[in-house]
Amino acid sequence: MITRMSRLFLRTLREVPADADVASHQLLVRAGYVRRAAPGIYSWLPLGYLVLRRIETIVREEMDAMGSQEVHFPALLPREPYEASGRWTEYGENLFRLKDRKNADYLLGPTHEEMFTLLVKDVVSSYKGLPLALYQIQTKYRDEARPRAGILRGREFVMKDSYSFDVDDDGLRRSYQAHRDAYIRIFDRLGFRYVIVAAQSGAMGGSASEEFLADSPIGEDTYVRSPGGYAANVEAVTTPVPPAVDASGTPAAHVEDTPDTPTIDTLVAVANDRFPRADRPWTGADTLKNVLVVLRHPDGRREPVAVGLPGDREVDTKRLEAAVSPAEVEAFTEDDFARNPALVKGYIGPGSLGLGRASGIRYLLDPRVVPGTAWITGADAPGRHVFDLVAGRDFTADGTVEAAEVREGDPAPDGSGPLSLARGIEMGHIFQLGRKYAEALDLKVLDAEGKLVTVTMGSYGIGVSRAVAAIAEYSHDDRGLIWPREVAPFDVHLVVAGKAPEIAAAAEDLAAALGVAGLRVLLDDRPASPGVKFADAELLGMPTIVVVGRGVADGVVEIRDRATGERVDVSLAEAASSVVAATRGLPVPAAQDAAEV
RNA sequence: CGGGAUGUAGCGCAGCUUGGUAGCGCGCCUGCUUUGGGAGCAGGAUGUCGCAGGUUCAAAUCCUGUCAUCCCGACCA
Repeated sequence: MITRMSRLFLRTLREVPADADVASHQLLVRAGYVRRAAPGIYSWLPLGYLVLRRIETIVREEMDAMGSQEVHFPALLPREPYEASGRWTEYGENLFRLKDRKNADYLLGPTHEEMFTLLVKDVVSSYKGLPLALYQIQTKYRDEARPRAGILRGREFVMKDSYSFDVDDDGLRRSYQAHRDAYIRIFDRLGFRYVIVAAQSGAMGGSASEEFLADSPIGEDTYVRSPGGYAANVEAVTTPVPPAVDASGTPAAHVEDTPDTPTIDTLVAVANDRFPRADRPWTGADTLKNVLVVLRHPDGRREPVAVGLPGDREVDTKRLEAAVSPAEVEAFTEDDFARNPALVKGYIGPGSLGLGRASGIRYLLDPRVVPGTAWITGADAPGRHVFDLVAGRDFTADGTVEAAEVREGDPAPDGSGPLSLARGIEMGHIFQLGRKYAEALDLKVLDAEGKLVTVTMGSYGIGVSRAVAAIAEYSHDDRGLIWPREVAPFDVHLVVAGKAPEIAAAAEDLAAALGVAGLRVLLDDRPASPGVKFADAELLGMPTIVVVGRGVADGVVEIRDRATGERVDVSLAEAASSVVAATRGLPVPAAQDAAEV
């Protein structure tokens, strides 16, 4: 197939669009792959749509190969199924809602668990119909509070979502593993540098869950890795619990005056000034900070909760929210303080916290606060703190919670050493949903004994349109895009450099031969100057660039590798086979008499 | 929703402080020249200056309001 640039619907931009600040966004717009239509909503132009479809093809091939079957649901959905699952309200502001002329509620699907579940309920009534895996590639809608980075995080996006249906947990584990294997093949083919990390299942509900993160500093997800191979999203990191400490040598707790110390910094300063310790100075890590938040439960109930953690750490709201899901975390307001006189702002301590104590507020501790550890913490009186307050001996809590921030160098849960932090773009997410949706929507089948059993489900997503941006993000240079061969819109970008008739003729002949050989050829037959064409070729990013120009006089054409920058002159007579070899990544011998470039 | 910034030609920007009826670069159109790294010369087209109101003889410019967009934080493929 040959596409002529003189006819291609394309305009490249020399300057960087003002609204784009990540490389993939800038390049995809400059190279004419996509255009912004509205915030977080993009139109796909011919080149961009080719890339999108090639990625879809890879996803389809691997999903089909693992035995999943493709279906296609509407994007415009009725309210009822989402009402039944509770997500009409749970999904909150991110749901695009609309009404029809009869004033009935509709939504633009953010994800399709309900529809798949109901479809299977309609069709399958026996265990003999299971296991089953279905998928779709569908446009999804989420009214993101803040779309960003162009196509990477839009309000409309293309996602492959699939779902598995099994009668029992073993079946679910097998389905999960099969999807995991398929995902590995897909991301390998897409050429991603990625890592599979343990994840929280988040708003979807469910248990076991892993994310496929493309390694990228602009990624929105932070994950950790250990020397021993443990990898997890920070939200899912579990803190290794240190052994209990022998506190027999710790003096009894004593309350001290610490005026004007409402913050950890001021407290540490005063402690070192007025109550210096012999061996080493006090630090934030010696203090126990008690942070108040409010949990908003799905039923609308507001529950105040206190989190106790070492004073040198902040609460990571994402981690806390993951830990208390499906509840959401809200700020503890002045009104909340006013309603609970037992709380002395700035000097809150374990003495008042806990279900059985003055405040009646549930008190959860960081896992590091093990029995025997001694702390400086609030004495529940203005300007006063208690020293040598020992966990287990002097106070207890209602449980533990993973809410503290994870830091570079923290000990890994697998005991293999310090954790390192990195950022990634979430490209895929697989998880074992379990029976949440099957129960909500009453998806049951008869088992071999003739008993009704609730089906257990898995849910598996890939961000297809996001993949276009993610690939662009890690595969480009300062001149433009560099597409991996598996997803490039064309195999070869053939530049006609020169106006001589024999050059044009040689280029046409070569393009025709490459087309016959089955390559997708982008032929730059525009009357522009060579400089313009070279710059565009590099911006557009086809993996192989062929230059037919002044070399024709010597019987050679030039083949360039976009990724490596390597250039080799090959003889015109063998140009077609040489280019075919180059597009397959094979070595291309230079023409014997080719002049050095 | 909190914080910051910006709205002027298809794109990128200047002009605003000190009001006088809009300009530069790229792109686009015509002609000639040019053709291996974003060409040259000549000519040309393109704007309700985000919107609404106000001040003024006069507003892109000053005032008020409003809308939108982008960036940083709380959410997610």
